[in-house]
Amino acid sequence: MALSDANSTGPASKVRATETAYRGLRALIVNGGFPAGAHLREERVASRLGVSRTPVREAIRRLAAEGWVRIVPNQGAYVYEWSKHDAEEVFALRAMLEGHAAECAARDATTTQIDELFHLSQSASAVLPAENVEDIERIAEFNDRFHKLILEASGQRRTAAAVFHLVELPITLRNFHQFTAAEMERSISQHHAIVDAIAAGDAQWAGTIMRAHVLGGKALFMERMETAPAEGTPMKSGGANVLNTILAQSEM
Amino acid sequence: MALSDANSTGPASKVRATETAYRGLRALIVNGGFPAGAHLREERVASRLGVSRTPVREAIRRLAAEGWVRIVPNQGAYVYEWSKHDAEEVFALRAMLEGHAAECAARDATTTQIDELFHLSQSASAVLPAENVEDIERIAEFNDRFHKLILEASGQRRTAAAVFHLVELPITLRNFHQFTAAEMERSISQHHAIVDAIAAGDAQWAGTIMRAHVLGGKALFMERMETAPAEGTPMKSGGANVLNTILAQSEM
DNA sequence: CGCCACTAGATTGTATACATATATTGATCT
DNA sequence: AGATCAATATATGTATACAATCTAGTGGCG
Repeated sequence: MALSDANSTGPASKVRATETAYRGLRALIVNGGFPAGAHLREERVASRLGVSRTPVREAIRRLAAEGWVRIVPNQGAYVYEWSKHDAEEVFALRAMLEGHAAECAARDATTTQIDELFHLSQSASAVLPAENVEDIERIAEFNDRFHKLILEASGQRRTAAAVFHLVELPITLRNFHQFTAAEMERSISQHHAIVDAIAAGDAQWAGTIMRAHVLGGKALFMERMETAPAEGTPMKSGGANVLNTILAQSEM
Repeated sequence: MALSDANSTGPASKVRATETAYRGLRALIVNGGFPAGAHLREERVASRLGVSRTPVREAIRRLAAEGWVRIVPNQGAYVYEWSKHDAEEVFALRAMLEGHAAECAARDATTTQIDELFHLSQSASAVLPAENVEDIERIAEFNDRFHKLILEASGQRRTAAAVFHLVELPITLRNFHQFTAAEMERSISQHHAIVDAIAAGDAQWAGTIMRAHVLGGKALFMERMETAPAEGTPMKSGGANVLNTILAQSEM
């Protein structure tokens, strides 16, 4: 339920303006259309996205709750400036929360869910070796569904919601694009182990390996971050926007 | 910063309608003015709180992000129905997140913050034995500030924000009102231990004792919940609203 | 008799107009 | 010249009007 609103891209008949505003504004922030620290003038954003101020306001509130922007009461919203410390916090939290979810999933997952987890990790393996961007895209998709499904199988609504709010996974998902073949293989092999642990009902094992999995991703991410070219908007406040610009390469 | 908006009750010159709507609606939900599962009609809520629909909409979105209501897209918002499972999830999360925060605080707290933590726990002790409601109220206040200060001292913005969103502490705070003298004393003595651990810079110790502290509160809470009289709105959907009604005794 | 289409009412979603608060600029005074 | 204060402009906060959508009730048709 909390899971559904994150990925419902598809069949909407008339596209809500609020959704347009939310996705559009987030894209603008991620891609650098609004640099870190920028003042988000509601009317400006509204006209740029072709909607009125009302849905823009809702989108801004939502993005604030998710940590993308910072609201100052009678003054407006500003694009949040990410730092290395932020990235570390996010990964630490994800390790905790997703580890916890994996433990719960090991206890409570249905056989149907376990089957699907198995299927997803197998499907990802089947794509290997990933030879082009499409392959990577497909693996990223499997990766996404895998992590979401575990959150769902945990039965922990709030834990799941918290993880989504925590930058809604794009960081690690897109991180995927920069994996080497060996790194990707290792990641998928860890997925297999996670499935085994959950299928075995071994909560401790599932939780531990999930934490290791996330922290492994963190290490790779931080490594990439160090060597990031800091393109986009380099002048603003001493290169605090590295994380945003890393994300810029791909969108939702 | 994420900490500030949760408790800014005071000096606001003209009270913003959004804040009125948010606090008022949450109070109505908590007190049973809108029973669990109730459909929150925007106009109805607006007139009841003396504001227009616009701030009510914002308040509803915010409460949805915090888990108090559930939004169905072209249909409206419904008061979320709490269950025992929800309560368990919330405490489990709090144990994890606040435990983590305590670890970070043990590493990163400033001497000023440590002093204040010490001061707060001492002040709480000074009130003992709590003999009337006012005493309990003051201890609850110290308890509140103690937990918030540790979250702040951890330097983990998102962790702190997540804990606030997680029902914004009222559950455990109000839980306090039903503590026996012995239970209260134990709780405060644990606070002292937490301060010692943080002052010693021992992250593992601080985290462990914080987790124990939270889980101890959970046990007492669940115990109270079992024996709750289920007053208020007993007919609606098989007594799922126990948690809300427990909260009803006191407000923010 | 049951099912489906259709209409009427109500409710959410969106746009716009108005009120209020903050930031800025320029003039005046010390 | 620098600082303070006032007036103005801009942006946010709030209310209201309008449009799109959903729910429910009714009547016709198979």
